[in-house]
Amino acid sequence: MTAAAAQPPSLETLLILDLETTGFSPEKHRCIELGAVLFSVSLRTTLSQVSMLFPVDQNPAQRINRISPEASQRPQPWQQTLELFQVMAQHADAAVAHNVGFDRRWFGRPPLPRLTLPWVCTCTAPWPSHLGLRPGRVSLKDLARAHEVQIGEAHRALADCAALARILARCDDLEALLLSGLGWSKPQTQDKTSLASCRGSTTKQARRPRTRMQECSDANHHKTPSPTGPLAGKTFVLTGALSSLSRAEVHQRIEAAGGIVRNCVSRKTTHLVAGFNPGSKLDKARSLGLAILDEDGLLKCLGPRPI
DNA sequence: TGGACTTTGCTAAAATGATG
DNA sequence: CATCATTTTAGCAAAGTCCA
Repeated sequence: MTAAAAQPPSLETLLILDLETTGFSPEKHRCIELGAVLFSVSLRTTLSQVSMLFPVDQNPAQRINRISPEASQRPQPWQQTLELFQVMAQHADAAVAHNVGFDRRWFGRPPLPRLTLPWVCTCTAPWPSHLGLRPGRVSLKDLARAHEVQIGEAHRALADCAALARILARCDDLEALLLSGLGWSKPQTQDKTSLASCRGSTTKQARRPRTRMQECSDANHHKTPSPTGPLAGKTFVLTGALSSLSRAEVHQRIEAAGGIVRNCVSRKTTHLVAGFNPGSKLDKARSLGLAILDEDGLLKCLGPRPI
């Protein structure tokens, strides 16, 4: 896809989704509950919402979602509610879910209809650094806490959707976040792993993030850092998790600044970047007397984000 | 030149934490 | 519980260094 070549899509109305299932496998288990919120991006408000239980005979995940098979079998108009859900989907520009990789596999399998909307994943979206979220997959609980949003009844579909709606409502630059989640972010700031997993690539190869080995290979073989730049001649090793940047992004930005990224501390290393919960590399770096940077220190070295 | 030792970094496996 | 994504760590081989 060449994002720069075409106009980004309009994202005015979102269909925020959440599922509760009886297990992990769409082949072996069933969706027991669907919740959905139709959300206006420009108004930052909920337009309509639905929730329905689907009848199941057993629910091995009852300990998690507290939905008994008996409750799911009580007479209620789930077919009509599901039709309403499909009407809501027709009004939406994109589907938003927390962990798209999980939720989207259930659509197209009865009783859930096929969904043709583009997907945005909130657990891997590039949330602003000031929220202090840990990189990688962010939990809904952490996201809610960072936005001072309370989840009514966790692990119930509509409660999670409603919490997500309130989180999005509090997001200053929601439009940019959504576009980024659809692959329209500026290339330098885009977290490749998170976006690939959300965009619905059909092959496993395309969805799968780069492996550690691939990362090492990149770091040690074919990337030639710029000979100039504020970090020219510096060799960095990362340990622990950074809250505002993914590892891939840190690699990219250090190298863009002329630095080299290695995955092991040695005498050639000049700086160790220690994030949350650092590993033994920190001890080794200390023993070698290397410069140790925290996240703020690294960001100062890197300067402003490239546009 | 060659043996001994140190350093470097690649790789696989394990650990952790997220989802229901 | 199953699965996935991410990160750390240990082990190993290759490369580098030192010295007789």
